[in-house]
Amino acid sequence: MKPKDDEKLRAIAEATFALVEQTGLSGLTMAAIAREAGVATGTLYVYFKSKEELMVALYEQAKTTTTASLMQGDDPKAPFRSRFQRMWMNWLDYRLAHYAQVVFLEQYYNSPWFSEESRNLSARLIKDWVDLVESAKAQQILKDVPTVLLINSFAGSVRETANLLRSGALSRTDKNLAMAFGLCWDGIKA
Amino acid sequence: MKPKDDEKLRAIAEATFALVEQTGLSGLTMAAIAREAGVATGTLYVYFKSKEELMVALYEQAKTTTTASLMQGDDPKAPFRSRFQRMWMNWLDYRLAHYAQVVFLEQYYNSPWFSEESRNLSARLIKDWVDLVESAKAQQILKDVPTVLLINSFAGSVRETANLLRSGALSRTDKNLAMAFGLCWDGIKA
Amino acid sequence: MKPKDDEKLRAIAEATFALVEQTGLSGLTMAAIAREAGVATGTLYVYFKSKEELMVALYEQAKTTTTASLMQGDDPKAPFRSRFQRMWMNWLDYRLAHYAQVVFLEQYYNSPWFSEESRNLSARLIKDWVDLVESAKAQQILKDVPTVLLINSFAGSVRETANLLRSGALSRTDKNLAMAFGLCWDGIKA
Amino acid sequence: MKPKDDEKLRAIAEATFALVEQTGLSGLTMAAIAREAGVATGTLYVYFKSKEELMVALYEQAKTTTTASLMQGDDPKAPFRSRFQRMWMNWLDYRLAHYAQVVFLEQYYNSPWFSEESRNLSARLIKDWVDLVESAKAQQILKDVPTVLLINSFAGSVRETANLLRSGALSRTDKNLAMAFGLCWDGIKA
DNA sequence: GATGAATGAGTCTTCATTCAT
DNA sequence: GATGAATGAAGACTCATTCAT
Repeated sequence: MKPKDDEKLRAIAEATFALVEQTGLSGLTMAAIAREAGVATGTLYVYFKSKEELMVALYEQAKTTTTASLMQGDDPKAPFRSRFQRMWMNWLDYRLAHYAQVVFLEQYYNSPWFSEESRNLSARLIKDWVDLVESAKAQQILKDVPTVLLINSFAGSVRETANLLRSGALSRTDKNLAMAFGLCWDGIKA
Repeated sequence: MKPKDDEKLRAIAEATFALVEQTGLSGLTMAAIAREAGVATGTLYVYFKSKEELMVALYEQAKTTTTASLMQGDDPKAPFRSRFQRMWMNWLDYRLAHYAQVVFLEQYYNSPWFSEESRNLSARLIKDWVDLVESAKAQQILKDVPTVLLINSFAGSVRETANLLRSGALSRTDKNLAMAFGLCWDGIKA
Repeated sequence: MKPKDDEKLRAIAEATFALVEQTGLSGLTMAAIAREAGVATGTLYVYFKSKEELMVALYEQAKTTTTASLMQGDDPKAPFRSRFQRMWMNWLDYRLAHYAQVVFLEQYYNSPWFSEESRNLSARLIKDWVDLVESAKAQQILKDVPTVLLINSFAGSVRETANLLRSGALSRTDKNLAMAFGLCWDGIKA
Repeated sequence: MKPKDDEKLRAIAEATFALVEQTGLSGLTMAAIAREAGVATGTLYVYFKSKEELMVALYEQAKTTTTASLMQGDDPKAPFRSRFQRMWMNWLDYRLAHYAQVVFLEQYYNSPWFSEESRNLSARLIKDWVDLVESAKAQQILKDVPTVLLINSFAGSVRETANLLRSGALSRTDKNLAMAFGLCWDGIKA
């Protein structure tokens, strides 16, 4: 008996992300995914019951790993500014290294596959992050404004910076990164 | 494009934006656009040679009007902070009032239709805005960092705030809006 | 504007019946129907929303015309035996002339498409026929046994005779037909 | 066919008959047969080289046992009417007890798998039965009409009666059965 | 110009069959 | 022999586009 092949699963995921990066969800076909992953179309259906299930599963995977990257290596004893900068960098790096996943996620939000369930997952995943921001707010490190404002400001900053670096409009130098984080931090710090 | 009937043209554009808001570019079909616009499929081809041409035309329209909204009512003699706040509000309001167009634009960036040409249009349209930001920078009103950083920070702030208001995570009060702009301004001001 | 084409509808129906006669419902594909009918596959979906709807519509058509043939030309004033023989002949002729429809119907009864609704149609259509049989029974022309028994005996006789004629096991002579009807009539007459 | 495991072979046959009873040959898939039989798809190919071979083998099995049931317990010394009634009952009981096989057979006749070979088998199997009918005819017990007419009349009667009992349109009482056979016998007896 | 039926290439999905384990 | 993952051709259905009216 031949067991399901983890390697194949990874190939399918990677193929999908790569294709979405190239032309978005619009043109994404099962045939193209299979070709890119080096398997037969039928094989996709061994691993996923339908295109929808494939999309949802990849969303969950991408969302989970992306979010997980955020707090990686966080040192609770370090000063807040350093911690936030570290996370800002974490996220930036992850976005750049896994740009395909990022594009996938952003396209997914306005797609026929996005559902309430998808929204819930998102909320669950950033729980720790929210707690941290609120604790910083309580200690008057961050401005006393609604938490969502702080979080989205932070996320937006990473997003925009990543886009600039990717498009080449901004070169990746320590100075530029520091500046970019500075804009963010000066905005949210108390 | 033969502007035989302006009303029909508008109906087509509106129908397309509305549909994209609902389920993204993925499921968008000419048949659905025609139905939503109240015309026959064949009629679409009277106004646009192909789906691609329709998409590109709508992109240009949405991009142009969206950008135009930014500097509306700008008073060159007012203090910079007020001017920027005014523009920030302009843009926010436009995003909320024409959310469908916004979704269309964001989906368009990673679609099979996005091209170099599209990118150029974008650059051309924000020329005035870039000039204004650079002039503010020269007068040491804004930080001395690459212009793109300032612009994207500003744009990102509007974007994230609009999303929060739309999702209901943040209620639209003067105070909240002031706070949101505050995060942005504190980040970019010198 | 091009209106839906009745001729095309007929071609689709005929093509379907012809194919089912050849190889049964098993191998029946939309592509084959389209090819046989001389239209594009897509055209089938202009006339029928799905394969299921096509099947159901053809069932209703075949069932209706088949049943209608039974009492055609019936003369209520003629003696019962003549009337029944006439109908027996009617039905036999119809079965032979429209054999493809007959095969379709018989296959349809044990297919994924047969439903309660289908069963109801059947009952509705033979109402007059049931009445006639019961009236003959009341006048002691036919045996005093459950009506369904008389009806099925009659139907079975037509069915089996038609099969014999078609297969060539029995040649179509007046004498043979008279004999065949005789077996039926001797069985059901009082 | 390698009769490695008789139990498995029976499970496959039974599974197939059961599935065909439910939705006919149309939806019948090897995967479904395997699932219903409790084996892996690959296993089916250990016992049958292809789907076609499976179908043909099951046809032969069903046809053989069905026909065999007819003359079971026939007493050549009993009066003809009793003998025929006994066989009529035999067949009726078999049809009801093995309805799935009956459906299979009837669907098979108009399927892509029915062949000349299949037809020959049929003829060979009912040889004895034909002889009996002809001997009865010679002794002027049955009408002097073509044998096929007598045989089909008999078979049709069983068929129709079984359908009525199965559908519940006729309840299974001794009286009803006697009536049903009566219709048949009165038709064919000399 | 406006319509919507017609087209057939292309989409998702299934399925008989094979093959590595 | 038994398994079920893997295959890719084929099936139902869709859709951008054309064309007769």
